[in-house]
Amino acid sequence: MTSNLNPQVDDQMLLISQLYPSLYAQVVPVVEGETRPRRRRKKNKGESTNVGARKRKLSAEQVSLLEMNFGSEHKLESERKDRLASELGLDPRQVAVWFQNRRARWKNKKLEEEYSKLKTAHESVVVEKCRLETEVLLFPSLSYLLQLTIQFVDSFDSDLSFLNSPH
Amino acid sequence: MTSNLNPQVDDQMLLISQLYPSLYAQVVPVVEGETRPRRRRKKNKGESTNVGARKRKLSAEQVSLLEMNFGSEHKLESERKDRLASELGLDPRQVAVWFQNRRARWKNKKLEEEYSKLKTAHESVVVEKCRLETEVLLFPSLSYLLQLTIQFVDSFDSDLSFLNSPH
DNA sequence: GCCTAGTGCGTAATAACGTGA
DNA sequence: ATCACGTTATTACGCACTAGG
Repeated sequence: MTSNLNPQVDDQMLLISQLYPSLYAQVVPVVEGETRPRRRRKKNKGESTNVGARKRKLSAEQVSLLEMNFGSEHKLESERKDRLASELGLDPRQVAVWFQNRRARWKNKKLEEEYSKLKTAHESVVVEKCRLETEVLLFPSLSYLLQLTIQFVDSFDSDLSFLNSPH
Repeated sequence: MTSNLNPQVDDQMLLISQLYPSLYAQVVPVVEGETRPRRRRKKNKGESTNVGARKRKLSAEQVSLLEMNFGSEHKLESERKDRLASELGLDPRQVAVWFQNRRARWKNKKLEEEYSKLKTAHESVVVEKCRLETEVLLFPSLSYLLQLTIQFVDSFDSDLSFLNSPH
């Protein structure tokens, strides 16, 4: 059932290592068994974490500028991307990725708020509908009351018929 | 030999270009700076992005087994995690991460379904409400008719008041 | 003109990481 | 430690445009 050890790495790295063995060797020197290097174990509070590489996490400054740009326009033309990248000291690629991810986030957020908006709208409409239903329930009785009244008028009219008759 | 017909080569080059942009960048010099109404052009595989090279893609087999396990239970006890990890040839950490991400995905998917369900429900209720509203529109005229009738009866009654008065 | 390979950018999915409870 | 949640990065498509037959 097993026997496939990390094919996701093996396949790609195999090809690469065949084409560029030297590069492969210098970039991925250690595979150590069947697990890839995973530095990280303890809670390094406020630490740059990770000795190897990985400088994740953009600074608050960078993020705020990105957010401002995102706010004015969700799409990103090459020109703006490059400008932002140089302003932020980031790879244009990173800027593009940030925007892509930001759009995805925005979409999810949008969906969530659309959901709650729709939910409240739905609930109020349901209440309205119930009100109307009870109102409509009164319709037949009102109709019946009208009928009774008309009958009453008719009977009254016939009772007074003597007024006109030469009795 | 397009990227569609031979994705391996394409993907491989993509990966290589991302891992070793320097290798890739020389091929295409950046040409001319000028703004055309259309944005299209620009050849430059940027620098850096050296961080975060190791990546993945689990095999279909691994994913299907993970999915089966997720289907039976969204939570993952240590025991099951370790068993799965050894069956799949993965780091237990990877299995844990996979489950965490899977739960997040599931949540989003759930939200989406709930949204569309709510949406159809909402629409049908709106239709119902409109139907009731037009129905209720008849209510005031009926009510008015009743009122008129009652007034008529009253006036008729007062006209006949002499019958009872000791006039 | 009409392919066809190459390239840039977009989206969707997803892996892995970081933080805080 | 695990989990939820947010974030960064990558994989793998798809589409539009372009240059060279």
